Amino acid sequence: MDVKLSLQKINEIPLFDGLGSDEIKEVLTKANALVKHFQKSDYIFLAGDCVENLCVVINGTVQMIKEDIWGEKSIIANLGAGSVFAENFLGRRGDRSIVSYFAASDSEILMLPFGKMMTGGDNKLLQGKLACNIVAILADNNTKLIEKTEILCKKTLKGKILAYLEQEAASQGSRKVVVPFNRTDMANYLDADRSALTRELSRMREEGLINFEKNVFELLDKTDKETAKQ
Amino acid sequence: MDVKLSLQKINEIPLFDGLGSDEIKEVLTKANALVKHFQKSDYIFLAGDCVENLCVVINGTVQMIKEDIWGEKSIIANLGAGSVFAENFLGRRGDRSIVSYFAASDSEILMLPFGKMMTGGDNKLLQGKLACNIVAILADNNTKLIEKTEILCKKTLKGKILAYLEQEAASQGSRKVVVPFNRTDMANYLDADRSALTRELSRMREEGLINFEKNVFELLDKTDKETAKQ
DNA sequence: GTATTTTTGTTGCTTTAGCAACAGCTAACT
DNA sequence: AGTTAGCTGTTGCTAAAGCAACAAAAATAC
Repeated sequence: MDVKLSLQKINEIPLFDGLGSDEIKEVLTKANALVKHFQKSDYIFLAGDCVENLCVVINGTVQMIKEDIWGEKSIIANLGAGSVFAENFLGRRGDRSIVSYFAASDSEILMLPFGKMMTGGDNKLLQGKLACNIVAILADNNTKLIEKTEILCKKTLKGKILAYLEQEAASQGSRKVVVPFNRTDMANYLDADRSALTRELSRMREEGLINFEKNVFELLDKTDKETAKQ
Repeated sequence: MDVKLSLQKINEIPLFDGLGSDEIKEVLTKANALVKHFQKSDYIFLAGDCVENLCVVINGTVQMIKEDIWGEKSIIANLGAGSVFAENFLGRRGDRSIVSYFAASDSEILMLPFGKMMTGGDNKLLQGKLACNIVAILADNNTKLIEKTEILCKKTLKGKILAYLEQEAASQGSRKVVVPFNRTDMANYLDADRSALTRELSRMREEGLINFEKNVFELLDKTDKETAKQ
């Protein structure tokens, strides 16, 4: 992946929406931005790390994860190209990340060391279109987290699965959904046991609720009166 | 609650941190801000409503909730004085709220109709200290939602309870925690069955993990070797 | 092409926790 | 004071789902 292609992609990320190439270059320079490469299964940040970089996925997939002391892994969010992450240091809670960020595939990450830059006197970066974009992106990240809680709040695994597939169907604009996880990770995303997930998926297929092959799922809209409680 | 006291409180909210009284007045005027009163159990917004107001809790307590078609209620977040909510319209996902906001007690809410104001040409509000505050608050709301998912991702009710109490202990700075919920709402916050919660709490008291009386909980740090899996 | 690792499905067992129903207690309203 | 409504704890029953272990299949490495 050469630098030119990266620059091309950097011009297209939502964070720089509406900014000209010159303005983007100015921001990248002022902020001392750099692109880092991570290999599949690398940790980008570990929970507890000091983070002062606004990060953008240029290429690849990053998972926001939390692992507990027993090794139980929870995937909180799955971040594709264009996603902004690790923004929490912009708040007033200090700069220690409470979650880890993990390269689910080989990834290029744009790192913007905005640590003090947001407040820093003369060359203040937080203004104009960029400020708007940052606010919009933070608001959207917020919405995504609320959506995630709407999956996890379901009391049954079946309810979680359906909530998740419905969300994906809505965002992918199709009742046929490509899930960006293998079974193990899908279970970790839904915070369920993998074997229980497989079992429940088969059951739901038997019920005629869904169909699936590997990681492609189809929601079969049962007009059936007996749409049982999820 | 007279207007003067409200103005006093408005000067102290984190959103206006670092702004002078004059600047605050200017923002309130430019944005056509107003304070609305809600009675206990009023809905401030319903899921699906069009929302174009940045809202701040001046007085009282607001719950971010999601109710499904079977009346199952989930409390996503509990918002006290100073909290900013309903900010999701600032993103690019449209202005329909996916959650409801509910007055858990009589409340005064500052409404800032920032709908178009953030982008609006001449009298742009998103700049300077206010912009920084908004970014910081959104980042913190984000952190709070991540913390919430760290409760919900636990596979057992005991794990959820402990994760919740630990979080509250950390934020309240004491192993003695005042929970801002009655049992029913605590169950809805943890997305568990109320009777199961009561049962598990008693069990945990028997185990010597916690102590509690009504909504005051104490975390008893068992140095015990057999700190069982949560 | 073979070997090794990872992923997936399956199943038995056991624990967990949801649900429903009820009774006692508290708080609020008149 | 008396009535009503809401909150809390309790318990039996049952369904859900976690866990462990294994084998087949797929992917990766050598």
